[in-house]
Amino acid sequence: MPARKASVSAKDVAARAGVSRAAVSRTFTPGASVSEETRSKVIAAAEALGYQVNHLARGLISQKTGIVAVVGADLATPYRSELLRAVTERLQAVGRVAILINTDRSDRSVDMALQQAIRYRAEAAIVLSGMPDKSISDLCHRNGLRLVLINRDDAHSRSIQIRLNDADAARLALTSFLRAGCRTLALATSNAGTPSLVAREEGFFAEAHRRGLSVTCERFGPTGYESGLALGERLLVLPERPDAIFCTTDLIACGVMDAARHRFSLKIPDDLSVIGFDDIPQASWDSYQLTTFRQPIEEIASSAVDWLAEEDGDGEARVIHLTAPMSWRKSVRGSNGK
Amino acid sequence: MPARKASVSAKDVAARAGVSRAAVSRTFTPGASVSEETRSKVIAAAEALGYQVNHLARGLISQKTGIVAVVGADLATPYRSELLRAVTERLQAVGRVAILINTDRSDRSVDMALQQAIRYRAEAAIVLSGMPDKSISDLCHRNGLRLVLINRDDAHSRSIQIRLNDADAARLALTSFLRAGCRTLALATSNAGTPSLVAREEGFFAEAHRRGLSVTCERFGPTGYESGLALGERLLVLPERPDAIFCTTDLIACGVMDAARHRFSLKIPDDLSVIGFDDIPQASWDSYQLTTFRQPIEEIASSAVDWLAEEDGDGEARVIHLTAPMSWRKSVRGSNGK
DNA sequence: ATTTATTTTGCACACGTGTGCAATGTTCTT
DNA sequence: AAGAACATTGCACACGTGTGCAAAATAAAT
Repeated sequence: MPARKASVSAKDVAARAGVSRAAVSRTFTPGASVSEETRSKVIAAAEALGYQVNHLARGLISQKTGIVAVVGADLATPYRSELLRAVTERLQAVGRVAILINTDRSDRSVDMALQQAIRYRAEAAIVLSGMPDKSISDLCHRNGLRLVLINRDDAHSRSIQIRLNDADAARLALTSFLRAGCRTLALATSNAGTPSLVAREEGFFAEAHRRGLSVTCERFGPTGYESGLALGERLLVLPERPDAIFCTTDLIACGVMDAARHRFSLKIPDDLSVIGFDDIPQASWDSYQLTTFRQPIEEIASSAVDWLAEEDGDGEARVIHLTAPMSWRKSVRGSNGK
Repeated sequence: MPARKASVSAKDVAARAGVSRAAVSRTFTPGASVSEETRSKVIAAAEALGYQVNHLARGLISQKTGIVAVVGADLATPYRSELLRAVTERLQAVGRVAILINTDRSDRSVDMALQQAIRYRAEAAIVLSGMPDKSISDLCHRNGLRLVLINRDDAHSRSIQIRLNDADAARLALTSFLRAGCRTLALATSNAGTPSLVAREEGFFAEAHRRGLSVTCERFGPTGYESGLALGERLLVLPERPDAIFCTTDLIACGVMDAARHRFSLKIPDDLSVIGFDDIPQASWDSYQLTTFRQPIEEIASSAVDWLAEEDGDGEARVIHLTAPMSWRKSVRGSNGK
């Protein structure tokens, strides 16, 4: 028994169709020269045999693998999973395929992920979280792997970054609180130290400082609902109980709201105003109706994918700025859905 | 200028280390015979050049690509995204890499996804939703692509399926309602017609029929929170208002609960008991405290990945049954967290 | 009916890797 | 010290594909 072949190749199709293997290759290569007759013979044979072009071999020879790596942590989180969906959908739309690499929060694991991307000769890597080390960034450059950094600090060569106006949004959050008549401001965030979280935090503080206001700030745990609960319990027990809390993330905001309602019997927005960030699906649920800033998910995805689809090589470092518009709901006093 | 090479190859490393290319290959192939001396020379050269083994070429020659395709729709949904995370994490742990293929709900798009998986010579495809056509299933078989079907109807050759005891769980939901003293039972589901949803529905009806009880059933829209809202509004307006609603999904349950509370001013569980399915993160949030059935996500993932990692070829059709244990919280009358 | 222009086709090479085979170098046994 | 057992190394082939090049076939022009 002649060692069952794993899959059917162009040679098999060529043999069955009675043509050369090159003819098969040309049939499946857009823009190649094949007569209508042989093409149909080839297609018939391919159909009968169940032939599918081997993209690995194709990528090997043409240097275009069609593979794009998507790298990130906490991919099961509402915002992240939406972003992941948007990115992969768009990648598929331009004929690419996404390989998904989970990381934990450490930068080291991002480095490992990028090395994996290089091994599969990905054309680009879209980094959703974590910051690759400079040496790894160079490694990517040397191996022709282009980088798309979303909400990261600073970029290196042959990569773009996509940034949000986090600080501006935070400023707007503060002024919205003031306009609603809030007096005792607080800020709740995780201690993940992500660039976007830090930017929001700093923006809020900067605006407060500019107006000579003080803000009590509480930091706790990872970025998630449970941390929000804990943050709420810490903030709402203070002698000067805040009447406005800016949460750097919607998940945290949901936790804070639940703590306020179910553990302090406070009414939102009457007793407490809350503003979040991301506009995750839960923010619009009846139980929350959270005023927040909408992540421009589709714009982020299309910016990333368009760049790596069009720019065919000599793309120099670039920064794309996007804005997160405010989404008014009912968690801020006075403004009933604006 | 000599057409800048895209990436560094084993030949480059060999030249720099002063050894043959085969030595380089052996250095990076576990279990191959290389002297400690040449190994260190090779590693040094590889380090200096930033060499990474080309897994595409390796896969081409060894027929082991290390690629596994994950195929599914609604991947941004809480349950699905958790499952996706668990699966990809485990795949990485056994040295595989996941390519992610988004589909819409149509079976046709699943077929397209599987063809894509074949083109990249994936070793296996894990199908989270949708049912591949028989002809495509054969195509996969012929091309050596093994199939893992999660919560699907029936399997073909060289594939396993992973199933849940959906019907049993639904039965248990009904008896739990009765034990809590509920009298007017209802069922809320989407009209997606997914096998798991149908199984839960049928299980609930079967048990009701066995006991001579009647159940009012409402079906609406896609599987999601908004549908839950609509379903709640339809059910709670009935002359014989239900005092117990089994929702085939937690997202639907959240919608139903919000409709009950905010649009009918009902108290849960005093006026209405609710049971869901999936145990998504939101189910344990303070605002919901939803009694539900926990998807054995880690078990599903490990079953799938272990199978395709160990079984090295002649795996015959197999079915794995897993159970979704009940997770008692506070959305059912009487049983305060059990 | 030639000549010329154009399209189609097959051959052969290249991509980057793993590995059998034979040759060479090294260690062990008696 | 000599032979045997063994580890190491390089050569060369294979994997499945795209494509330049020249030959062949076809169409167009005169």
